[in-house]
Amino acid sequence: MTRRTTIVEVAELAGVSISSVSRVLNGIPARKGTEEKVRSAAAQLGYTPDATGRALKLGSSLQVAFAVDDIGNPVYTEMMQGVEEGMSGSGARLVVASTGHDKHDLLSLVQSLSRGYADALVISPLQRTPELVQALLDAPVPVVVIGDLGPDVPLDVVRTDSRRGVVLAHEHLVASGRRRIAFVNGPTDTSPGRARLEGFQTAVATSGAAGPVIQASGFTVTAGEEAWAQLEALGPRHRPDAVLAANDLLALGVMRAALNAGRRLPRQLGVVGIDDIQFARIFSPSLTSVSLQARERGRLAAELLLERIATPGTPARTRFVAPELVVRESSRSATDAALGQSS
Amino acid sequence: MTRRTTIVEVAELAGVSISSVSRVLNGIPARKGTEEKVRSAAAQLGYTPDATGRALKLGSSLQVAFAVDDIGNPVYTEMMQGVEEGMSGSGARLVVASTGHDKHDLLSLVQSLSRGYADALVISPLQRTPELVQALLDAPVPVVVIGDLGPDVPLDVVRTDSRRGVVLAHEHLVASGRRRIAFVNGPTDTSPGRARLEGFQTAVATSGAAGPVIQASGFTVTAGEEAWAQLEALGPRHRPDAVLAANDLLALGVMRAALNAGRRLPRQLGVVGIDDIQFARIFSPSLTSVSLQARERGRLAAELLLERIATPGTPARTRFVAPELVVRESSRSATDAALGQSS
DNA sequence: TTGTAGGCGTTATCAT
DNA sequence: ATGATAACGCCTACAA
Repeated sequence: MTRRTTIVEVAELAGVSISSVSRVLNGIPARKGTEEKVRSAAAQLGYTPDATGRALKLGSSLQVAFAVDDIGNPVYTEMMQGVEEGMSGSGARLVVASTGHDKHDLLSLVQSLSRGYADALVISPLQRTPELVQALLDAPVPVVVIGDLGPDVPLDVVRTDSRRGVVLAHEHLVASGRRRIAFVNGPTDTSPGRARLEGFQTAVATSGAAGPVIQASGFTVTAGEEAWAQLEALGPRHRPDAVLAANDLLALGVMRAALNAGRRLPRQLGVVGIDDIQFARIFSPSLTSVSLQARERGRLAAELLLERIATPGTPARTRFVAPELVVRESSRSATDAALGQSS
Repeated sequence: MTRRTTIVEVAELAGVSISSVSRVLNGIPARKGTEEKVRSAAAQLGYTPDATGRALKLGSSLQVAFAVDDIGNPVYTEMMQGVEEGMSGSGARLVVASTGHDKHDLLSLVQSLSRGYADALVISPLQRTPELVQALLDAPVPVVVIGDLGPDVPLDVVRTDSRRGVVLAHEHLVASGRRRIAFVNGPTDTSPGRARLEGFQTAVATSGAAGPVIQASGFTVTAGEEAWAQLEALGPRHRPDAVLAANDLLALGVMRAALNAGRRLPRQLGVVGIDDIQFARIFSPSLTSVSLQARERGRLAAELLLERIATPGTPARTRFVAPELVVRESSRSATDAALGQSS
């Protein structure tokens, strides 16, 4: 750790004014000798301009913030990679802020981030509170929301239809001969939790292949394992022949626990997840999942952001991404295999 | 997106001076009427102090940066969670900067991040270049490195011994009766790549159970799948009876590809990874892995950081974390099962 | 081409 | 208790 070096010291060492230093370092032409002196002095002192002073003066930080509730979920990592991809070449750096397991406020995060540290904000909140929406509207920088924001909020949004995603999954399970389909949901005080439950109810109302509904303690693998324990406790006569999980981590947890309990997958138990994270394909049996196109959503968000920066003042827009069922091994029944069904 | 509100406007609306606004908002006692006026004006305008101006004045951003090459690798997410855990209660926010797949410079990232946007830096670099080391030494904020930094660099470091980790894995495979052990490494122009290769060579020199060495194109699942293809191409007579992979993503890729090719795991092929990411336990067969304690290393890094901030000027310290073999299904042979071997 | 000076938004010192 | 004012480090008219 070295002392802070400022432009003044560089100027003194080089024997020129601070303006000359600033100019040279920003690529504005100067006399050759001056340029030389400045560069050598800067190098000697290991000088890098202070980002704070620069941002204060310029009113821009060259940073875009990506804020999520739990970067521990791979789906958000993929989304982030999409954002990164969409922003590449824009000259801005992406910084990620996650509330992680500590339930810090996404709210205060948004506020301070958008007041200085970032020129724009991409956020994918699990919970949509009125305060959060207000903070987003009050933010002095462009904001793009990935997720459900409710109607008539004048903000750029990238959304998908996870209700429909659940229905797709359910229809698929029914079509592969499953009759007693349990739904393992995450917390219903979240937007995805509510939407996916609605989707399940809709699907059941149509086809009737209902099973127990479990609300797990989170959207995590561990929560999925616990959920299976509850299902197992129902006893052999009431156990489901398929599980529809509200996301892939839950699905993976259910599969692991069911495997541990000696169940045969997919013969005795079909499993379908949602999100289609990259591990879904890798797992054995590979996990059937409904892709909500996280990466593409991230990419679209970045696109909206760049367009808004280029032409501010345009009305808020919504980009829609359709869910897509990806059939893999975890949901094949004997019947499926015979039919050679694929996505 | 709303216009920027400054302290001046709040002061005007409240009918007080900017000093009073600043004081009230920073919790310094004021007359009740003043406090009231300021708070109501601030609320009405939705005012949040500008982080840039504040950081410039205070010389501190209340942010700690965590920089890694690829946040897409779950091991870094876990490390990040450790850092977060270790910092909780410090009042600082953690921001993550990842170069992702774009090979932006970790170097320039370090420089600008440490010059204003962060009060401290935790970094876990894949490659250790002289320039990076110099930039780290020149950083005007405390820096903690997780990884290998070479000898005699006066920086706080959290390290582990991944050579030893590889040796542990190899010994385990030999002990479970594997004779032809392939090594699937990541790029050797990285510190982990080099260290793990050395570990493998050491282990082979001791026990002799050598197999082909493959250098995959990255530390990723896909690279692991490709690596298995190469192994498969060797033909039945030269195929290994075990794979030691340089990290878990490679190992998972190898397993997936081998399963696709119809291999029986672990009977025909034992697999061991390194890192012990959370998915290692979940996968089926569950993956034997050497834990490098990513989370704990993150926690220790945060600890070092907080101590250095509390008492600057103390000599650089190194924290060491020992690798630990975690035996699971992927490496059990018939013999193992009979012996009831566990970790 | 170069230097002087002002100001970005904030906090803190110093009068009042 | 409150207000005027000087920094923090930088960039950029504007003047020389």
